[in-house]
Amino acid sequence: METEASHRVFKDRLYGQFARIGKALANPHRLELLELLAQGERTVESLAIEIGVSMANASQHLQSLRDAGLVENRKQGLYVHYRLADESVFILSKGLRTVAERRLAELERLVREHFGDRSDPEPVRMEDLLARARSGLVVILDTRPASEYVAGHIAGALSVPIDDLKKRLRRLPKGKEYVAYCRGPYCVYADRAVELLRKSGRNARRLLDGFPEWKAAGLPVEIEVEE
Amino acid sequence: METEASHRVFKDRLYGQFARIGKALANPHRLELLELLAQGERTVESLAIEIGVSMANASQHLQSLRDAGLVENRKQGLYVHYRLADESVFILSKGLRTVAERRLAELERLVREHFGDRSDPEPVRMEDLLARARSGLVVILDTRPASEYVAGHIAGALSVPIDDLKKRLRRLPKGKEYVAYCRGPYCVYADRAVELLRKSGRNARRLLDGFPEWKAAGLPVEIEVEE
DNA sequence: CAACTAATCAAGTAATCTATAGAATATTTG
DNA sequence: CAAATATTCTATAGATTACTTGATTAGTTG
Repeated sequence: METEASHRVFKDRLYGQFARIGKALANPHRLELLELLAQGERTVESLAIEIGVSMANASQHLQSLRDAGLVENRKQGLYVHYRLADESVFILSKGLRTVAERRLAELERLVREHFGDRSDPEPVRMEDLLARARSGLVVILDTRPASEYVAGHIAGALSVPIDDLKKRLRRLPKGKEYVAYCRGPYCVYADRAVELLRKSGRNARRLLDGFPEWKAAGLPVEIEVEE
Repeated sequence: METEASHRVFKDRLYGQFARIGKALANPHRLELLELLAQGERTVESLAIEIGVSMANASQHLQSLRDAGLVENRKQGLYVHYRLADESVFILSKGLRTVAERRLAELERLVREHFGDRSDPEPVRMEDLLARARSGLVVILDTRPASEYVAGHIAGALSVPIDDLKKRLRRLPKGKEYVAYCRGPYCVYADRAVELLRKSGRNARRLLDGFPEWKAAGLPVEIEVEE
């Protein structure tokens, strides 16, 4: 017969294991790392620069994510490339964002202050974009850095990193309908692209979600093939 | 024009907000509280006793969950009742468990050691139970404490708290097929019930998931109506 | 093989988190 | 209104986490 005490020991161990995952999510830098890694694998150095911490610090955070099983890495030459360990890790971080959006009034205020009114033009939903893309009416622009496009992008999308958009604007035909996307709902690249495109008299909207959400939804993606 | 620095400030604030949720998930007791609250609302005292911590400590953890927006409370007389704030909170904690199951070898080992081989008899899946329940062939037993049954249970289930099962066994007809469920996959009540039922010569299996998963899947539930 | 570089390690300090104990508060009950 | 009770508050000590700095490791390149 199992005692009450031994049952408590089991539960403590059980929730101790679950808490390993929770602890990994308990730091803003680690959450930002997970979001960047959802775009595809990256090196420690590039992650450290992007999130604005020292390399030693980024390395430590990545290791604690690895200890919790959330990411994996591989060494290639001098560089160590990290990636999300599993699709479920993206689902988890998306779940965390969903709760934050629903429950934290301060988050909503923060986003409103930073982005202003994002409902004009109305963002496009993934299903709508899929339908329009099939009819060939719409040009899809991937505004993320080229390396992220290479690692995976919405099928049929053009790579137009936001910093290149200005000089490539002239070559984008008018009269078309544009939809820009980037890393996710809190990424600013697509908003900037839409602004530039509309100022130049083009019809443009942003995709509400980013590439990771598109991919997780099982919608068509492409990966750049190495020659 | 937005500066790089101000963009960093925004991102730091943004991920700071997300991390509020992450921090709330970073403690084993808090995760256990969330799982108990997924069964329905409960008082501080009953939660403290169940998870084996002092009332002051339980109160503090519940308050930090509330500060993160994960739970809400209401005061009734001397008692403060806490409940999950939103369906999305259960989805999040389920996502966390899924990642732990997939990624932590130690968790699998722990569960195997404690439960032994759980595949004989094979647990029933929710869809299967739904189909069998409709055909009226199966008796569904809710083995959780009565208070949790009252707060919500699988439609048509009988309340047979695990501690009462022994003395109620005689009144359960033989020749029927029984399916027992409880709080979730790591809850032991249903396993114990299945063991008792089978020892007495009855045909019994456990439901793989618990009540919260059933409810979250949108399957039919009932709530005890107060007279 | 020497110089260089990406990444990690190790140690120290500051900050944060956790549990405890005892006091304080709010509400009910006799 | 006094006693009892559920909960919260406050202060504190100990544990854990986070970031920095400088050294070390592993791999590349000339």
